[in-house]
Amino acid sequence: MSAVSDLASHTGYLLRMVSNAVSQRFARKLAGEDVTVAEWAMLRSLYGSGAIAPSALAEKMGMTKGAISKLADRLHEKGLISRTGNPEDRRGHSLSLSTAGAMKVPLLAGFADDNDAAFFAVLSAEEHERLRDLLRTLIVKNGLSTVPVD
Amino acid sequence: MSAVSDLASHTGYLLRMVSNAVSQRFARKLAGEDVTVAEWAMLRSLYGSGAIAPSALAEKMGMTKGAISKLADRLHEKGLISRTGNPEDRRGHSLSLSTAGAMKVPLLAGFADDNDAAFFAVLSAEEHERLRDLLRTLIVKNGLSTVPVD
DNA sequence: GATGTAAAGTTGACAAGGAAACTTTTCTAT
DNA sequence: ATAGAAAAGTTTCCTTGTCAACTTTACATC
Repeated sequence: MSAVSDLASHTGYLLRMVSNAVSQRFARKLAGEDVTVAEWAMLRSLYGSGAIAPSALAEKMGMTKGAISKLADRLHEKGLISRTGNPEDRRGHSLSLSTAGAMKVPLLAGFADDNDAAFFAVLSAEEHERLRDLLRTLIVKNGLSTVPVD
Repeated sequence: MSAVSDLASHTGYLLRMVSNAVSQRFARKLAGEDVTVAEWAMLRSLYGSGAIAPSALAEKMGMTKGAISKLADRLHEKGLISRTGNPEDRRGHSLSLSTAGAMKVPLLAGFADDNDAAFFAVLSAEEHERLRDLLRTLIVKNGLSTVPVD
């Protein structure tokens, strides 16, 4: 066998392809709600964490501070999150869901459930859970997120 | 249990997080070669397919025609692929690796191997293969690529 | 053979995220 | 006290990719 045939099995390549497809389909489902996939991810994280500093959120979500900053801007603009100054350290502040944001999460979570169900329906329940487990393992053991898994 | 606790297990969310991390690390490894992750993916696809029309490549790679068009521009600019006109149908043309491009693939494949090995080292060989299988299944059964799996 | 439709590519506008430079505020040593 | 280092966020620049509009060429049907 040639060195080339091994090209076929790069996991990163497969991962990128599947992830893109899932996000893309989800984006279409979210379009009517005026929320993007990235925005949903942040709302979702905030729902689980309560008030949190942008830097901590970046750690948790596996993104850079810069990306979080811009994302928070957009969500603040849309009135879905609020920013609260910290009197003890004026460098920072904290982010949390606004009332409107909190009300919207369950609806969006429903869309996410639907999307997951549709895309992963081709796997058995066991396979689906196995996939989640493997992904969680990769996240934890590669230090992609500070929180256990979320 | 609340409806909220289920937020924790959206597979699309985990997938996005892992995929971003893998691509990002790979991008850093490729930086010195003046090739991006997307460019590598295209070179890799061309290596396996021989001359192919942009639209067919889009199907195969799970990307839009527009993305392929721009990607091909960049790779052509870098001299890694060549464009060949089709006399029978002047709307289209075909893409293939240039000599320089073909020579570069094995080197890049080595980087990809290294990257895979480093990132997925936290899984056992069985787990890693299982993950690949699950991803291939998702690709095939969701019609993400025209080719069997590649 | 003219007209309408489909197909192949390209392009422009926009969203997304990383990297690095920069500002402001806080902490640490001396 | 004060200089220097570190930390928190923001902003700029750059790359990538989608979507939709558009151009060109081919095909079909009448």
